[in-house]
Amino acid sequence: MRITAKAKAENRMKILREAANLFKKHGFSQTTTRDIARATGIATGTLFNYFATKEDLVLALVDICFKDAEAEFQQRRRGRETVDELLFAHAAVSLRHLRAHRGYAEDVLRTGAGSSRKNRVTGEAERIRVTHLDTVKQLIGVSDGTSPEGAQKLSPTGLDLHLYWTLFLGVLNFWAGDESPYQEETLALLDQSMKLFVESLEGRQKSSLEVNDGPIPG
Amino acid sequence: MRITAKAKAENRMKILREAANLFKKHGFSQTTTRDIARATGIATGTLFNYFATKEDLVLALVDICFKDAEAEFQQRRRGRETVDELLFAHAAVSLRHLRAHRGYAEDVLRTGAGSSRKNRVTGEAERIRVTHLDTVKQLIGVSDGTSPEGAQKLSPTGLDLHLYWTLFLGVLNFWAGDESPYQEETLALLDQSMKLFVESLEGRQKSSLEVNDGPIPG
DNA sequence: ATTTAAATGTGAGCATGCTCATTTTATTGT
DNA sequence: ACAATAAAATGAGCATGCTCACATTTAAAT
Repeated sequence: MRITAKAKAENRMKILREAANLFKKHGFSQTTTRDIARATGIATGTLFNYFATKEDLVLALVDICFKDAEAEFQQRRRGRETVDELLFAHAAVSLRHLRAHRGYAEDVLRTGAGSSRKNRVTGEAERIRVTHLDTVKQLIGVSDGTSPEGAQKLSPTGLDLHLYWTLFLGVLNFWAGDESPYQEETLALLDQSMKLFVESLEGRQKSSLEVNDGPIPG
Repeated sequence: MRITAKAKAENRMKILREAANLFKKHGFSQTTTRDIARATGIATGTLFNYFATKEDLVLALVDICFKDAEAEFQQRRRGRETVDELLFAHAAVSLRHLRAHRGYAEDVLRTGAGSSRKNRVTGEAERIRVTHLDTVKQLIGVSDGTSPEGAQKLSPTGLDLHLYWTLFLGVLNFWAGDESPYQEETLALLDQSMKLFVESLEGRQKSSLEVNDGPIPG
């Protein structure tokens, strides 16, 4: 059982490695699941024992990058003081860790995490989003549900977090097409975006309108 | 020749009508191109003489909405004074005209304007975006290329327009899932977003960094 | 009218993401 | 060892967006 589990994990890694190579070489949409299976040395059907959809496969790669980025960020966050410094650093580290996949990112973003048949939705993208936003919440100063003591902190509403994610996606989109050697343009946009977000947060601090998060049924 | 052209236009309209109905009834991804062809009374292949991709078909519907919205907006824009009032009105009218398609908008956005095979990219989405942004540019005060005389106007850089489109897409995404009776939540977000955008514009007026639009090759 | 050429319609067929009944392999029980 | 059972692998096959060689219709020319 132990050995099998380990073998499974190794298979998974091998699939991810081969897929990443093919994606880098030929792009996301030009690489078929059959290609990936063949490169890995397994049958097409087996591939889907490891990843529910082709989209989940890329998202697994993305997830690894985000996790690594998160770890590095937590190690180096000391020294950053202001909220927008923290947010900038957090996002910038993520981008850096994603860099190996930038070549086909546009391709992935364009197919929009979109599958073809039967509208399979696995929620992987959602999970990544929520994880990222959880960290953002903490950086802003509100750790999910607990009330902060003393110092005045910024409390992001659901709309605020939606705005954050929108801005982050905008940066990602730009980044995907930013061919400048170190994506300096993207970093400029990121800086602008994060500052804007914090300004928006601070601006609504006083006139706090209490807008709900989820949609109202009816 | 005249008659034929008219017939073609009518066929096109019929396809659009049937497609819209099916999309509303069953969603975008659950409606097959075969379904649409059958409902219209044409062969599957014929459908693709009118629209290059299934995506183009929805975008044609979207395009109609945007055009109608544009017309209505131009008629009623008098009275709106500030830039953010104009931008808000412009976007809000567009949303209202899109309303009939809101039920499956999430579906469309999720498949991200993403095709499956061979990565067909027709540029329809791009055209819609550019058209919309052109109007935005004018509303801000810069009519493509001509230098304004006298009064100080806001000049959006490429990055600014990227930011605008990002925010607009964010609003669209929220709107797609906003079940409140008249999408009031969406309008609140839109208001916030447009104000934020204008603030961002005004903020950068003085320290004008001259950031280029397109990516730098190399 | 008849011929001709261009435009349009047609549906079998392809590529591909994904499924599932079947086969193969690994683990457990005796 | 061997049988029994659970887990994993397999690849033929399905659904669907789209293509393309051919058929049909239409418009123009004579």
